[in-house]
Amino acid sequence: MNVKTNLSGFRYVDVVVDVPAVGDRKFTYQVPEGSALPYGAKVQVPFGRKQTDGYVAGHSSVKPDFDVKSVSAVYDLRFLPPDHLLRLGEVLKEHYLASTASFWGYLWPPLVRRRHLEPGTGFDEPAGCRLLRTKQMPTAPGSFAGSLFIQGPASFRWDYYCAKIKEALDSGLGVIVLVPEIRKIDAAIRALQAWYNGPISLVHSDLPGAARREQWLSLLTGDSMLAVGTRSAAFSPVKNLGLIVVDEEESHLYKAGEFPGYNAVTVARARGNLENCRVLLGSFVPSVKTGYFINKGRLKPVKPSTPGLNVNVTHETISMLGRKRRVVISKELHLALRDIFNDGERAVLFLNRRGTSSSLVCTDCGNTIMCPRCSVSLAYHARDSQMVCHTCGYRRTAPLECPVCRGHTWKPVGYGIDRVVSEFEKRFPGVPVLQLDQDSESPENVIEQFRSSSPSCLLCTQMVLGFEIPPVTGLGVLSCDNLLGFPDYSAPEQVFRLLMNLVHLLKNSGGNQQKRFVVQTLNPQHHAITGVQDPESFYVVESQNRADLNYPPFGALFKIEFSGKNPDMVRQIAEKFAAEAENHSNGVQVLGPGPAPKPRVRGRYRWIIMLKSKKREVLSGIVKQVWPEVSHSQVRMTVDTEEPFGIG
DNA sequence: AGCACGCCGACT
DNA sequence: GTCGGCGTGCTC
Repeated sequence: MNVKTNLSGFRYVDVVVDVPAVGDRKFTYQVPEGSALPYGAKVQVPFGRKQTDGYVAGHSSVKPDFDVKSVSAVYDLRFLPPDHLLRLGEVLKEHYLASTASFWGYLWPPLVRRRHLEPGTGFDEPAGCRLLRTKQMPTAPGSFAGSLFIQGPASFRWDYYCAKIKEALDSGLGVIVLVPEIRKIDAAIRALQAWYNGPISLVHSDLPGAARREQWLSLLTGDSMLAVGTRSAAFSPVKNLGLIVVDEEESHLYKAGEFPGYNAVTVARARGNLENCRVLLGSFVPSVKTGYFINKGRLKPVKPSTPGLNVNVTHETISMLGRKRRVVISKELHLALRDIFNDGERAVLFLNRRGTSSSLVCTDCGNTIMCPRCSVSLAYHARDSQMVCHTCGYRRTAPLECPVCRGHTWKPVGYGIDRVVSEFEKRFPGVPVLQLDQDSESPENVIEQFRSSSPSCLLCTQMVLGFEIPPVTGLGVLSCDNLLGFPDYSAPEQVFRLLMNLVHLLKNSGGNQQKRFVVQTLNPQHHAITGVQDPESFYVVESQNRADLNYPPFGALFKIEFSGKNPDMVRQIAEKFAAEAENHSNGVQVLGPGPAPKPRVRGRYRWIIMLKSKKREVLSGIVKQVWPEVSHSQVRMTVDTEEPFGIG
């Protein structure tokens, strides 16, 4: 029996439709006589009043007992994902509690052409495309069996990656290389082209649709065996896949923000399992999770550690306890800066807060200017005399008069980077200060100006970590206590990583062999801060803390968010859900419900529940069972089944 | 998500 | 009497 006869026997297909509210239900459509649609085919179908995209997820030959509509169009079958990628989608949709359609959607590039199916007109499907799923495959993202980890600075990691990539390509295997952000692709391409002159396929969301489509096709056909890109490239249809490289595996950018928030590292792991390929992770400051996998022997570290730079950094932790809160630059830091500038050298000051002050408070009545749509105060930006919401972007001019009591004096509360500039200028007149943050118009320009003068000072946020900076002698962290105070179990890890990266930035900038790293903090004994001088100890303490409390990677953690326009309703449903989940108690811990860290965003009220258990299947089971019991049309629920959970 | 159906308040 | 509010439920 040939394929054609096989396909033509089925007049009906089950379609999973790409409509969020419909979940994973299948709908049956008719296929015109003489046409045939393989498993996984992307189709357009009439759904309700509109046309919607969907995917073929089953076949039958008997007419159902309701009126069936017909499939209206089929997308170019040259783009049909291979079996193992369809299976990948199924594994991941289960892992993330999402729909099949949402994950199969990642397997198609944009701008694929579709052709209409007219009744009675058949078409030729590509030879060899199969109708049904062929073989049984794993059901979970799986472990890191056979996977490797390399720790060290970028140049060191890339040397190793290239050796492994060459090995794979030389033996006819395909390779995917993932980097956390688009701007890092250039450097990756340069490293690869130094020794490889075959085709390299770029895969990232900034590429024009047609280009993405062509890259995708050349991977599908095997014309190109090497894909390089950001997180969406984890789905690229590389043939005969032998290796996936994930650089900076700890980056939060691998986790997609919008639902379903898949993590490209998990996707890589799942593919490693399904396609029996190697996964190679690399990092300068590995995540606690990766540390755990290495400890368990599930990830093999390939070389002990970094060849040290010949640079000596002294660490100074300045306790800000018991000092006036208005002190921005402590006496100790001031003296360190003075020495550096007197020697004609450069310094960097780091602060993780934009604007001039976190908020304005009326001195007469205590009123604070709040965002009209979010439950956060508006930050004051003196540069343009604007009040800005750092959550939703809302802007207004700063008020002259208090809307509550008509008072005219405002007190700034908390300091942001703009205020540090004026403080700095008072203390060090004559030393040029450059400012680098999200409000900077041309970051490259700022860095250039910083490079062109010495002494000088760069005042910056996290943004600095993406740049090459000129030689710097000292780096001062003005505060990181706000980060440490986030109600999130991973806050210590994030602060530790931030500080490690800042030390590395300082070390690596070149120049002076004797450098100073100064941290001002209200938590001088915290392991995230002391750990910077002894990284091993950080991993030990943090792992112990998480193990004690069953936090990932020692247990599963789901974040469930309820949102809606009616605050009482949202709260009620969240409470009902929590109570039901508690009832289940299969060794489940229910944390909450409580209002989200930002209880109102864009006019929607938000409540949160965290579910903790040793086994993630227990949590999946609860969500699947409880939500249908308590669901309400005015409340939306979204589940995030994998860390890192964003804050807010 | 859209979009209809359906059942109660104030209007030419 | 009807126009229209948005709560509820369906989409092959």
